[in-house]
Amino acid sequence: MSEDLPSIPSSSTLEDVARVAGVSRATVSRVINGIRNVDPDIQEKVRQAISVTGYAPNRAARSLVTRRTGSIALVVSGAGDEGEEDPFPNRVFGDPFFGRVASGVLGFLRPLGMHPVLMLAETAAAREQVISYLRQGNADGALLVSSHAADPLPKLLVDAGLPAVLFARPPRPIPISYVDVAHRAGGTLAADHLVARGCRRVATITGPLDVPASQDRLAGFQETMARHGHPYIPIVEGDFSHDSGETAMQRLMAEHPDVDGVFIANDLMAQGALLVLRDHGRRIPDDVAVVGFDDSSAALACRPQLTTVRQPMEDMAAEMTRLLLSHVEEPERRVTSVIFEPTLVIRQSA
Amino acid sequence: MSEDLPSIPSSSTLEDVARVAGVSRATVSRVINGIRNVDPDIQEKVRQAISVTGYAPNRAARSLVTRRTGSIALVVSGAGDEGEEDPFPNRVFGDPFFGRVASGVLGFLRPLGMHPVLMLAETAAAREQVISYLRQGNADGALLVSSHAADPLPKLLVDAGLPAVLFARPPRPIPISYVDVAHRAGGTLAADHLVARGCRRVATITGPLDVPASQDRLAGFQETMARHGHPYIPIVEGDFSHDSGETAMQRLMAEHPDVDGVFIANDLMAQGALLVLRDHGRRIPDDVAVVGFDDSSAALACRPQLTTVRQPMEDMAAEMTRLLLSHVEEPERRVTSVIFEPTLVIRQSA
DNA sequence: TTGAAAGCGCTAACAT
DNA sequence: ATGTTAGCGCTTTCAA
Repeated sequence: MSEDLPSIPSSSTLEDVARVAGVSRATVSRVINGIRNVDPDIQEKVRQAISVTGYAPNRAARSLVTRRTGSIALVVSGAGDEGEEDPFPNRVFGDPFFGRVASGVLGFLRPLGMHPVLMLAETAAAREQVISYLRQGNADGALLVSSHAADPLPKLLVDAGLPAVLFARPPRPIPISYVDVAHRAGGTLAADHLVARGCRRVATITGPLDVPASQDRLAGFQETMARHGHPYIPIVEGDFSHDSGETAMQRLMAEHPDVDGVFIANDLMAQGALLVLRDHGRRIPDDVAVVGFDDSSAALACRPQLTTVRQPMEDMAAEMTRLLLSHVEEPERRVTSVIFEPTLVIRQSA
Repeated sequence: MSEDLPSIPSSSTLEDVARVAGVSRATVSRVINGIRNVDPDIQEKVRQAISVTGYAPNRAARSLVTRRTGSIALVVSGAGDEGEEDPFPNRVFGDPFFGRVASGVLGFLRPLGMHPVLMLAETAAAREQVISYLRQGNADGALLVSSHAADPLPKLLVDAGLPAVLFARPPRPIPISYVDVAHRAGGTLAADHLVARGCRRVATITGPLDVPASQDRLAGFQETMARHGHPYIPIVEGDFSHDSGETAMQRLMAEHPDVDGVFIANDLMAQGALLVLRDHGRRIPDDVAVVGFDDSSAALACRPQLTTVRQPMEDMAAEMTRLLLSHVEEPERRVTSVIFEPTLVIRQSA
C-alpha cells in the first residue's frame, strides 16, 4: 500500500501524467475535463497514470487560462455606516436565519466540488473589499444576504458588472436576480389560521417597516384579516431581534391586554414575545395563539413550540446558487427572480 | 469623474501598468509587493499608473508562481458515518457557538484582505473533498471546528501534510496545533460561584462524556465541589443540544427535586433546562441557581439571563487563524497549542 | 536600482 | 483522435 504514496504531496503535474501514460498533455487534459473524442483505451491508460502519480490539477494554472475561479462568494451584508467597525460581528451568524441559508448553499455546491468564500460586508470599507476581491478573480460571483434594507452593495455589484444574486427582493428595483418567498401569501396563511382557530382580537408584531419583506407580511396579514371582518388590528413594529419581540409584546400587553391571537413577523421575535406572554400569565395557545414566521431553529426552541409560516430557505438558497452559476456561465443571461411559496407549519402555539 | 472608469473592469494587467508608467513589469511587481530598492519617483509614477489603469492583480497568475493561494478553509466537521448524508446540515450553523468562532476568524482575516472558504465535512466523502480541495491548492490550510469527538479529519490532514489548526484539543494526541480554553478552570469557576451563593444541593448536567471538553468541565467542577465538602454530586449526561438540556433537567427534577444549584456544561442546554425549571415552578435563581458555559448568544436569550462561564471564542478563533497562517508561512514550524482562560460572567440566573 | 527572460501548470486553437 | 504550440499574468533569478 504505502509505496504508492508520493512522499511530497500534490507535486505531480499534467506533464508527469502525460509522460507516464505515454501521451501528450492535451490528451490528459481532455480526459480530465471529460471531453469526448478520446479513445477509451487511452482514457483508461490516462486514468491509471493519474492514480499512479497521485495527480491533482492545479487550480491556479487552470484558472489563469479559463478565466474562471470555480468559486463564489457568500456575502453577508448590512448597511452599516462608516461608524464603529465591530471587529466581531457576532449577530449575523447568531441569527438562526443564516444557518438555513448557508446549508442550502453548501448543499447545492458540494456535489459540484465547490465551496463558498465567506465574506462580511457591514462597512463601506468591507464593501469595497468585496468588490475588489471579485475583480481580482478570487471568485466568479456573489451570493448576497442582506440584513438591512438600505444595503448599497447590490448596486455596487451591478455597477461593477459582477455576477450576483440576492436572497431577497431589493427595496428599490435594480437589475439584479433574486430569490424570495411570497411574503404576502405568508401573511395570509397566518391570518387564516388565527381566524380559523377562533381568535377574535388579533394583533401583529411586524419587522422593520423599511424592509419589503416586513411590509408584505403585514400587508398580506392585514388584507386577509380585513376580508375576515377585522379591518383594524393593533400593530407594533419590531426589528426582528429577540429583544424587540419582548419589547413589542410588552407594549401590546399594556395597550391591548385582551388580545387572543398574535402574528409575529419572525420566529426570533416570537420567541421573545412568548416569554412576555408567559410572564403575564397567558396560556399559549388557549389564552393567546401565536404564529411566527420563518420556521427557523428558534421555532423549535420555543415552549410551546411555535406554529409558524415556513420559508423553504434551503431550497431558496439552492436556487439562488443555481441562478448565480448560470449567470457566471452565461454573462448575458437576463435577470431573473424566483419566488417560493410559504407553508404553514402547525405546532403547539396556535 | 466618470472618464477614469474603464468600461471593461478588471481587464488591465501588469503589462499595461508598466507601459503607462514607462517601466518594466518587474518594477511594477516590486512596487506592488512592497519590495524596497525602488526609486521613490518611480514608485510614485507606478502608483499613478496603477490608479489610472484601475489595475487589480490577478490572483491565479500570482498564485501559480508563488504556490500560495492566500486563502484558507474554515471546516466545520463531524464524525458522521457513511450513513445518511443530510444535504442540509442545519444544526451546525444553528449552534450559536459557530457564530462567535466565525466572527473571530473573519475579524482576524479581514485586515489581511483574506476570507475563509466555508466547508462542511460530515461524511467520509466530504472529508475526502476537503483533502483534495486543499491538495489542489484551493486553500493553503484549514481551520477545523469539530462537533464530534471521533472526527477523523484531523488525522487525515496531518497525514496529508496539510497545514491545519483545531479549535479544540483532539481526544487522542496527534501532532497538530490547536487552541482551547481551560475547561477545568471553567468548572472550578462555576463550582466556586454556586458555593459562594450558598447552594448546598448542587448537581450538574454534562456534555457528551467522550468529548475532552465535557470531561474537563466536569472534572474541574467535581474536584472543586469536593474541596468545598461535597464529594458526591448528581450527574446527568447531555449532548450539548437544547433538547437534551430539557431532558436532563427533567430527570434531575425527578430524581433530586431538592437541588438548589446546577452547573450546565453549555448555554444551549441551560436554556432548555431553564424552561423545565420554570415548568416545575422553581424561581431562578432563588430556588435554583443555574450556571452555564460558553457565553453564547443563547445565554442572553434566556430568561432570566444566564450566568455563565465565558470562553473568549473570538480571541481563540483569531489565535487559531494566526497559528494557521504561521504554519503556512513556515511549514517546518513546530506544533503549538494555546490555552485561554475562561471567566465568569454574572447575570441573573446565579 | 532596473530590465530581460524564463517559467509556474494548464487549456485551447490549430495542425496533423 | 491526438499532438504541437502559444500563451494566461505574474514573480524571480540573473545581468547590466
